[in-house]
Amino acid sequence: MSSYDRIYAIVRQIPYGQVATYGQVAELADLAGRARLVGYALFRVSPLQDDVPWHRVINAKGEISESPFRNGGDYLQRSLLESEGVQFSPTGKISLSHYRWQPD
DNA sequence: TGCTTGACTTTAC
DNA sequence: AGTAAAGCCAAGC
Repeated sequence: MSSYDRIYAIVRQIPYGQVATYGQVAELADLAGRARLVGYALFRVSPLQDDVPWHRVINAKGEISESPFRNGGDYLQRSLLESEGVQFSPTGKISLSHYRWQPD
């Protein structure tokens, strides 16, 4: 049981049509302050964990952080979110105050 | 074994 | 408002 497994568990709990920031996921996964690990963990393992909705995890700015080395799917993440009904601002930002996942 | 890099966050100017 | 620096942990070389 590594810390990463907790991250996947949290991400898997993000409901449809909602998003969460790296920092939030980190905190829920008992990894407060280690937001970087969340992003890194997803980058390393998400392709292997097809049951993890990694596209619902974004940065604190409400923007999508994509890596130039991602599988060519540059705007894939955005497309997936739009498919779930998430509205993007003209600048490509998401209204966190409205779509942010707020667990009880 | 040790340094560099990276899907980040927060505070400060 | 945009930019800068520090804190964090793991993987790659």
